[in-house]
Amino acid sequence: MPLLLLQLRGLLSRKPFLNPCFLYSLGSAFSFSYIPDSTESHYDPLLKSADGLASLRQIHSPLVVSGFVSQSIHLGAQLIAGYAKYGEPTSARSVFDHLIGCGNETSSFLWNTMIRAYANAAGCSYEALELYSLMRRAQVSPNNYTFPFVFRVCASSEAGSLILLGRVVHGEAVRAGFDSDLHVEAALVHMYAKWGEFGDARKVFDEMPVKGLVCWTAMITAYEQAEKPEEALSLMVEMQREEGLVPDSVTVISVASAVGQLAVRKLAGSVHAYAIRNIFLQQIGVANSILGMYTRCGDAQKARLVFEKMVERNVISWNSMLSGYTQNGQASEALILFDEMNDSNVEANAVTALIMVAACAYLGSLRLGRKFHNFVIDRNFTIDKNLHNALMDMYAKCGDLKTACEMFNSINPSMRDASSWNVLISGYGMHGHGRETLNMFSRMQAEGVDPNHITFTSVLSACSHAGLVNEGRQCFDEMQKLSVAPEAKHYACVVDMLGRAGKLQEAFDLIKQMPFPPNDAVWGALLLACKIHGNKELARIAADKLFELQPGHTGYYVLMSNIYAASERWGEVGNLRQYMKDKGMKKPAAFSVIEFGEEIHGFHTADREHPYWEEVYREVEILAVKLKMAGHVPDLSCTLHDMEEEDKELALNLHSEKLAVAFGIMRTESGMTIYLTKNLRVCNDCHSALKLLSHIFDREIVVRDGNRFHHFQGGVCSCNDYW
DNA sequence: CTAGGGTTAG
Repeated sequence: MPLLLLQLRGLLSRKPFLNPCFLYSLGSAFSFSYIPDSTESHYDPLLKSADGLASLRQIHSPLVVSGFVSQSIHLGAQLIAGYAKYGEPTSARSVFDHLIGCGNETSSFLWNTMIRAYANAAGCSYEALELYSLMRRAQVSPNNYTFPFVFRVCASSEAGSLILLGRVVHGEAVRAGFDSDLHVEAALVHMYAKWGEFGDARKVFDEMPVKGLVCWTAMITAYEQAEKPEEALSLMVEMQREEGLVPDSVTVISVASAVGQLAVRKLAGSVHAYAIRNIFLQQIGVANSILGMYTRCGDAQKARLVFEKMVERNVISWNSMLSGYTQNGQASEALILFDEMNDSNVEANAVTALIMVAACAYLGSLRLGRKFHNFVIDRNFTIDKNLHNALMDMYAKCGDLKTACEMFNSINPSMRDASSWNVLISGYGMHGHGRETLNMFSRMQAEGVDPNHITFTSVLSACSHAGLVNEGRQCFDEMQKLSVAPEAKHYACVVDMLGRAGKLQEAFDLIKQMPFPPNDAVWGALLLACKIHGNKELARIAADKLFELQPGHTGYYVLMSNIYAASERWGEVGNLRQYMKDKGMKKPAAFSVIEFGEEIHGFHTADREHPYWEEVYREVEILAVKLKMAGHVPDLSCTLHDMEEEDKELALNLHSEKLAVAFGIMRTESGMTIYLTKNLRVCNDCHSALKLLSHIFDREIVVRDGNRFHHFQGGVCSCNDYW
């Protein structure tokens, strides 16, 4: 027994934390010489502890030199698996070929190992399948180990549809008598389900006399992946009725995902409880999926609770939480959390950047958006198509259409797909540039890019903002010609467009003709139009539907009560307000954000928390006087009705956008453009006040409200009072 | 001595 190996083994047994590979390389470095031992057991621990390609190669070479690799298929198999693990399938194959050439060609075990190596390595599906057919040609019988590998390759999506081949191999498995093996069957279920062949998957599944947990989970996951969450969950219930079958952590992950798709909070709670009871939540994967389930159920608070309790967090945990906040309208929470992430031991990646860029787009903060753009550049993240589009979208949504266009132009024309066009098309639309939108829309088609459902939503909404009714109608017809099926959101845009233009009856007729039940967006558009044009009869119809569809949505109640107020139906107004009070509904708080230089300031309605609120209130008074002198008549209908006239005027002056603009006028140099973002739509009074202010102070004021952009300049607004 | 089910960020 060579001395070095003795030492190695001794060290290994006593100090398992010392990596024998390290010692081994030490040995080669100091040119210790030894005669290779002829038992496998000396190499076995070395191979087992190899922790990288380099150490694997170091062990491999003496094995070759000694000719030992030819003698042991066991060690050879370890080398094959090792090389495959470190992304070297070619090296794995040469070991395999060598062993086969040394008289091991009939060993199923070796063939299996090599097929598995290919199946595990990325992009080697073809090689795996080729090897399987070579195996058969060499008259080596595939066994219960072979088939699962092959089916897994057939299930992988990288190599086109391999389902046909999978069926053939399925037949071979049946003929070889391995079709009732638990592992083979699970792999079959998985393969068929991956390709959407639920009939075949179910057939294999249903015909299994004994189904293990793995098979059930495979089937449940299949439904979940095919976005059939109800089927997934009912299958899980069915499974639990079987003796001794209990969901494990893998099952829980799939079930959590299915519940997330359904977005049912109650179910989310029970999955969470189950995971806690079984101590699955300590596993990062389970915790991440529970977290994601909550954010998809719209419960960012619960998600945060899970996040806080996690023993370990990876970049997916952070990104899920960040995106959860953004998706649930709490983008500012995402910004705060991002700072915490920077202080943590987890590095942000390009996906993090994308989420943060989307958060800035949501907030409408150009300054922060630029900050994240620089972040992307500083970190050298690759800007793929998605990130590029997200950045463009952010610039468009933050009012910087120029940069958005530059980014669009920087894309190689042949690389522009529907989503690149969509960003600009919706960008123009939000700014009320109807003609430019239509222009881009035809350019897109001229360049051979097919518009999709998002394109049409953007174009229709642009037509609505710009009052281009005929063009909008045409576009709606066109989409059906191009066989893009109109969805509720498209109808909502058209109803909005017709309604704003005063064609209420046409809008209502369109709703009645819809091939599926109208949703809240459609009725909401009609209700808004009714408010603009003072039609309380149609409004009542729309409102009744809305109260039924979205009983908790405060905005519709407010809108309806405003409509009643406008026609002085105070009794009805009182009823609605009482109802809202009883149900504990509150009007969503208006909020405006203004940005200049390095500063960002937010104001609520009648804000007294802002550090300079007293100065701002004084400035607002001054502005009110100037406005009156310029002929502004306060539109008292924009306030609650049960106030004294004087209080109404005061209340109007304290609208969040007026506070923000007053602050902007106070704090920025004359002539500087004022940028602000508001979460709700601008009211009539603020709209006309802002127009006048832009004239009085000769300043451009850019406002992004809950619906679109308004550019106030020289006393007029880019929306032509049409919003 | 090899094996079956894995979501979650975009």
